[in-house]
Amino acid sequence: MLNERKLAVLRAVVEDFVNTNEPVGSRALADRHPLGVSSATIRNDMVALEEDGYIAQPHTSAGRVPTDKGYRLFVDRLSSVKPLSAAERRAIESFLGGAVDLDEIVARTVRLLAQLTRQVAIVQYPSLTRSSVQHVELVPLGGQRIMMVVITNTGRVEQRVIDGLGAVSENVVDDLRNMLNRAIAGKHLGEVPDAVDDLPAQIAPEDRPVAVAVLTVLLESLVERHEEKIVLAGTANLAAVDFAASLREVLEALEENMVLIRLLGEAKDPSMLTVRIGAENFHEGLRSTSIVSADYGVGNQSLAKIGVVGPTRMDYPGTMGAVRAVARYVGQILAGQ
Amino acid sequence: MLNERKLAVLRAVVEDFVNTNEPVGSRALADRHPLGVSSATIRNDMVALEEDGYIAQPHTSAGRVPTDKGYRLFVDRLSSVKPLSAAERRAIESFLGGAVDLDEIVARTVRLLAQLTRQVAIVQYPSLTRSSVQHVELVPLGGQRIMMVVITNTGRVEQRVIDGLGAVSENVVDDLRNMLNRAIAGKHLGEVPDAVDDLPAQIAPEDRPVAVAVLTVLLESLVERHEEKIVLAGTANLAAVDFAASLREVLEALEENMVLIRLLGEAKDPSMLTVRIGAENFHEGLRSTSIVSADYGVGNQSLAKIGVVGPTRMDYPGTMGAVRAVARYVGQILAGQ
DNA sequence: CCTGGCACTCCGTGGTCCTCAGTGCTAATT
DNA sequence: AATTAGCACTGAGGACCACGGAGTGCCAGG
Repeated sequence: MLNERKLAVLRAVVEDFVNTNEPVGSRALADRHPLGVSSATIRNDMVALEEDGYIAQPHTSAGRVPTDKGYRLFVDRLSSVKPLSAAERRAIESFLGGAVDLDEIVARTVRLLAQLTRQVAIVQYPSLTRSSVQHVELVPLGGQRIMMVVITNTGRVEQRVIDGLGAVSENVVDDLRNMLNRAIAGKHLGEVPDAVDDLPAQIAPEDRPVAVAVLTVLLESLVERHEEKIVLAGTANLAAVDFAASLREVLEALEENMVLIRLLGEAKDPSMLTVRIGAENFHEGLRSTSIVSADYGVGNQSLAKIGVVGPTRMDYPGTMGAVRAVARYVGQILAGQ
Repeated sequence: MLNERKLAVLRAVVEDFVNTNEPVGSRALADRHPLGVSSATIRNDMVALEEDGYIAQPHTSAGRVPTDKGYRLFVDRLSSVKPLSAAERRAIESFLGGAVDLDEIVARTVRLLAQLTRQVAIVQYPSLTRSSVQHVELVPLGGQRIMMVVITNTGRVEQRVIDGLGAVSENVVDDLRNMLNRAIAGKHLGEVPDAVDDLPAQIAPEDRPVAVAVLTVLLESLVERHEEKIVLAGTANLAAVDFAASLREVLEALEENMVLIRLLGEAKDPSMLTVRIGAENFHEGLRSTSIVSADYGVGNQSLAKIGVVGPTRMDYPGTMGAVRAVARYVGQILAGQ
């Protein structure tokens, strides 16, 4: 059905349309691509491509535009990820290298990705669930309050204030701290609930309420919200594009963190690039956008996702190259931290 | 020069233009406002207002539009801050109340403010410089690295990894931790450099390199970057507005954190509402926006700023009311934390 | 199976006309 | 002196129309 030449025509249509943002006609195609056939032949091929749903006409006497299905085929079979230039690689390295803590790594990553792709970049904070406890710190504050700080091996810090305990002595806090660290330091977060299960029993009855309060907050802080923190950059790049859906809808969708997290999370094949095109995104406001995402992590352990949101009419090879490269570099930086 | 009635006309022009987004004519004004004079009289007043630069005509046969100078007069003399409704106050309280840590307080505040004003909200993290050290924690990581966590009384946590020390024994870390906390706990951050000045002298010579490395990182983490963290929300609200400058320029300006921080910082009168209108903002891309900002803090100690960015054509009384109210509530929440 | 040729379609552009909101000015009124 | 009614004038924007051009579908011939 789709012979080589028809595929070449589709590829040419996608590439030209991405460049010019105007429906591309058979004549222009014959001129600008070495297809070796006349415009009439291309027209015939286009009819076939249109019947199969890969391209469409905005109106009768206009050129053709790729459909979501057309982009899908292009991404799957007609293009390859475009590696970054040496200059770009150097830029990444020097830009990410200067970061001093996790917040800054994430902030720099997201800006970098937005600049490289000239689109909207999304970076999710490293997941808590797959990291392990490095250290738990309990700090008696003035009054009857305790501050708890949990430090994970991915550099992430969770903090909580525990209140309404009645008076708490320093000694009790010290004991509790030591006991906690013995019990859970080095453990995966998933193992923490089991690991602390029998701790209250080991504590003098009069101090048990405090211990229980601390443990409750500890478990809460680990279970809740683990992956809901993400950062955006490059929204200004959206203004240059004209969307089928209104710009407002797109911006609104981007502000709903839960939506983005779900979208990033739905990678088919972890540790690979994922591309979701147009209507493949379940969210209304993102019907006319595509999302390119990838996992990043340390070693072969995936910690979270990064991604790029742009118009379906985007430079897929280039965007995919940038996302993949940045994902790798972030992993390296995190490993070195 | 400007009698009562002319001021009333100016107020009416501003209010109508904010509502309708269309140049307002003398006829419409006479109909919809009880000014008690005919449209011809209003026309005469408008000529005077235009000569003085408070209003302008987009083109000859159109109605009038307020200029920046007109809005300025409106804000300074013709309007008063509009308090929030009881329902809105309740909404604020319940919405901010549920936050568990500083990150979440800030995140919720900024979303709240964006929703209340239907514009872009900005919240700056509480400044480090004016807070004091609650506790310093040193955690030996595997290998030769130490993690340092500084907790301030405003709930902010700074963390750094210190590397390349050679082997470090647990004991040394313990001693260092105790010494540090004795020296600086409770001190204002500004006092920290002095307070740690003579610490290395008190340490056994063989451990001195480690101590110096830790102190260096500590001072760095407090001095650098103190106030550069801010959060945005509500950019989707910009899509509804049509700016003189392109939307893209505005979005770009909003992504430059340093610009925003400078703008927020330029309040004339701390602990008061500040309004900067149109060209009063030095930044190119924000020429057609206004910024309403306020300080927030605990007690009468200002910690940072919040603000709202919208078109010059904004509802100043309402926006000012929302900003003021939210600033107060955040202060309360922080105090209670 | 490809190609040149041709009739057809429809978008976008630019010109003209017309309406209408709003103005500035003048003369009359209070 | 201030206000008002009346009126001629202005310019933006919408409706209408004509037309050029890019692009198509189709057919007949190579």
